Amino acid sequence: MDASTPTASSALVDETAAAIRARIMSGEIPIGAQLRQAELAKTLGVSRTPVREALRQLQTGGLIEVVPNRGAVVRVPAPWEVREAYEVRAELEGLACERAVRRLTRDSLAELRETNELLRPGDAPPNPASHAANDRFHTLIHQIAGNERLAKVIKEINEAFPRNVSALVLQEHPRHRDDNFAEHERILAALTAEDAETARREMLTHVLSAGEQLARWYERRSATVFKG
Amino acid sequence: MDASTPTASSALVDETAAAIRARIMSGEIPIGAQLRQAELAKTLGVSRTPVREALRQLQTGGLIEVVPNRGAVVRVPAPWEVREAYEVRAELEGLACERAVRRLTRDSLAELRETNELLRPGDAPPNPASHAANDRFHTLIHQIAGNERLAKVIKEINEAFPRNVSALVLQEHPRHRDDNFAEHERILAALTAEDAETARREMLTHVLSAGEQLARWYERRSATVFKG
DNA sequence: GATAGTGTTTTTGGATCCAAAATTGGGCAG
DNA sequence: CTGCCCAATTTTGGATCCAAAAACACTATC
Repeated sequence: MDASTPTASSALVDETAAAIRARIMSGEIPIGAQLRQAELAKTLGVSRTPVREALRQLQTGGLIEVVPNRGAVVRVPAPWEVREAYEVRAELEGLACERAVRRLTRDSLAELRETNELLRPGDAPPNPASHAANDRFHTLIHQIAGNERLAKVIKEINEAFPRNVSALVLQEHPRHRDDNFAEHERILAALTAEDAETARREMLTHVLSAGEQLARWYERRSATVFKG
Repeated sequence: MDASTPTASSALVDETAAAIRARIMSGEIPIGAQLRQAELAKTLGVSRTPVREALRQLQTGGLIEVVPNRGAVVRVPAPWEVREAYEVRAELEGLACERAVRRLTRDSLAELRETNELLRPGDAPPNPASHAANDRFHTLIHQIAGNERLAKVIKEINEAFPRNVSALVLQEHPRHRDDNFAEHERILAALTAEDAETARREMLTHVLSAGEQLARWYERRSATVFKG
């Protein structure tokens, strides 16, 4: 599914890492949870060895935190960390737009439009599929931009914060959906007009506001946790 | 030495990873070399287990490549990969400058000036110490910028390419040294004037030209390897 | 002489073992 | 009843073991 995988690596370890990552990203393993090696090993049907190596990979990605003799926990991102990360991401996605303008084809532009149509407000209530379409919109632009390192870095930032899709969808305001769609449309318009500077600026503000939403979600979440 | 270390982690593994990384970055372990686990374990005085986990970390960082049942090799970066990475890095260092302008203090500006004085042409021939000063100039700006994620991403890109300092120093043209110093001076001037836009632009072109140098080094290197 | 096939050796990868550190639970004292 | 300390249990981390895969070398055959 992912053509940008740089190295095939040792099957089991990467599968294990991917499986654990998926569980964390989806919220199945909640933020702050302890990751016991024996338990993971049993669940995934492997021995502790690949689990340990997988945890090491996830640690490097910043998704989990490993403390010396205490094991691994899913990192609890502070809102300011989200804002920092999204400021960086915004810059990079802006660069992607700028590059994309110079490499656009009619087909890729059409694909972008199709993808964004899936996000038009009113078609359906927010759901995991629309989240996927949202991701796809951005990923397409990265592909068009044609800089693998750029795509990789953005992906890495993206995967540093578990987003618990179902919970995010529930708290989503219609207002945010409308804004999101409108922002995408503005980006599309700028790309169509081959106006690199505008495309960059629109993408920058778009990503920053998306980051602000995510940061707020984390703020609300931590408030909720204390109250029960 | 590095206050931004997010997790202390399990001592041995991280020490092992750091040791291997250092050997690769310095050129002691050359580009393209095979990394045999048993050999590394013996050299570093540990068992194979921490070595394996360390290799996994380095793999995630992109410094080495691990193929399924064939082991690990130091990645051989193609020049186009260096150019891609440095285009991203340039953008990020530009952002760092922009942010730095709004957070500068007299002390930090003075420290930047001192550091750059060590790079003034004519003082001494290029050497590892001047390379360190060069790194420091950039790191200081990242610190002033005050965005940990930004610093982390730049560091990560930087550590993806072994630079073999001694070899780089030898091939360095005086011309490059002069340019490098002059570019730093222009950045300093823009920072002093609190001109964010200029600082960003100067840093962008500076990093791009540094990347071009590195890419050319890799080009020359691969040409050399074939001839013997 | 070159090439294909086979047996040996080396090396990786997964599983298991053992010791050390941390958490937990219970008991004892204040 | 509360707090502290010590023992038992759990869990991590490093080392070792074993099987499978790959590299290598040798031989036999065309």
